[in-house]
Amino acid sequence: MRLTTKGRYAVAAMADIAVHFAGAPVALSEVAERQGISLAYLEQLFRKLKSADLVKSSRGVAGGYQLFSAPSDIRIADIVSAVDEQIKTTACEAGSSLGCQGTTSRCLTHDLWDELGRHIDIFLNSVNLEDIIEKRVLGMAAVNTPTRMEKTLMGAIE
Amino acid sequence: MRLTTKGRYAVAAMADIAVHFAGAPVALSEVAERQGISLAYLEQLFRKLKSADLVKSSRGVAGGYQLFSAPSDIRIADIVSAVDEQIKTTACEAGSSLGCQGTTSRCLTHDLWDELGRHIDIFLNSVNLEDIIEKRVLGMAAVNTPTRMEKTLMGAIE
DNA sequence: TGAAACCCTACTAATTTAGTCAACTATGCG
DNA sequence: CGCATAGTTGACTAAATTAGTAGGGTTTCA
Repeated sequence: MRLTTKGRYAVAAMADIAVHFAGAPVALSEVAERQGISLAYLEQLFRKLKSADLVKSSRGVAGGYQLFSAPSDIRIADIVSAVDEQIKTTACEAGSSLGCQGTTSRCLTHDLWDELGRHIDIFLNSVNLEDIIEKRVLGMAAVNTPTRMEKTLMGAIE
Repeated sequence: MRLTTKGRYAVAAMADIAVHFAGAPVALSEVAERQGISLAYLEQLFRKLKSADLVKSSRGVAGGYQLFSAPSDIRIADIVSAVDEQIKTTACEAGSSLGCQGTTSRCLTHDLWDELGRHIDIFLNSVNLEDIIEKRVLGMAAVNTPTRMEKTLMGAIE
């Protein structure tokens, strides 16, 4: 999961549409003005959002975009992964340990970044557009940090 | 907290030193070869790691670097923030809501990225170098995802 | 029929990252 | 001493990525 301003713009725009939807499609020009994002750039983003089935569009004079599903069914992870290209897996950072000798200290860090990635995924999958609109996001960082004993046990398993 | 290959290199190098330390300082040239990172680049990184008091150096023939503290006292977050410059806070992404009207939909997403950042911080602060060496990292992504009811309650508080 | 809106491709400007170069300083050994 | 080793430092550059523009379409509807 990659995190750039592109993803942030996309989430902001989606939230904007969710908030301002009132039966009729919301035009990108409105979103552009409200969110301070250039129209042309937004169009790029929404093309991707559309092919990911996160929004649907209507053309013509009174056209625009609307959410494809209910806000509670659109997870932030969906939005971010729709607009941000997948990060290219460098050397030994791939999901599986291909070409990565587990014994060298180089790959000791492999698990770490894997785990962090999983962490981020879990978070972004646990938040949906409705949470954002209703401001229910704060205080969700209740990570269950293992005790030293638990860490030791986990290490022992491997 | 920013996450680039720079930070990853730094963590890998620190782990390398932790593993290969045997009473005498470890020369960067060794680390460079083992980790496949150019010596000149490593020097850059270690300059920062040193000024953050994460390593200490000895010059001269048998010189090199060693950890400043015990591996269990060096958190990954310390390493990453030592080498990766702080991300410049764009528009309304700052820690506090300066210049950010809480009512516009633009800033609805503010909390989200704040919370994600906190999430990452918590994780990277909960892992230390010893965990990495002992391979105790996997399985730490035990995030406590709130129930819908809990989310609602949290929203209600604000 | 024309204005408003989406659709699409290509290009470019700006920024950031990763890495190099070259010179310098300190240390220890023969 | 003087030389090799190893850290110290600042300046510079090349590659990659991101963010954003330009400029055409095409569809729809009043």
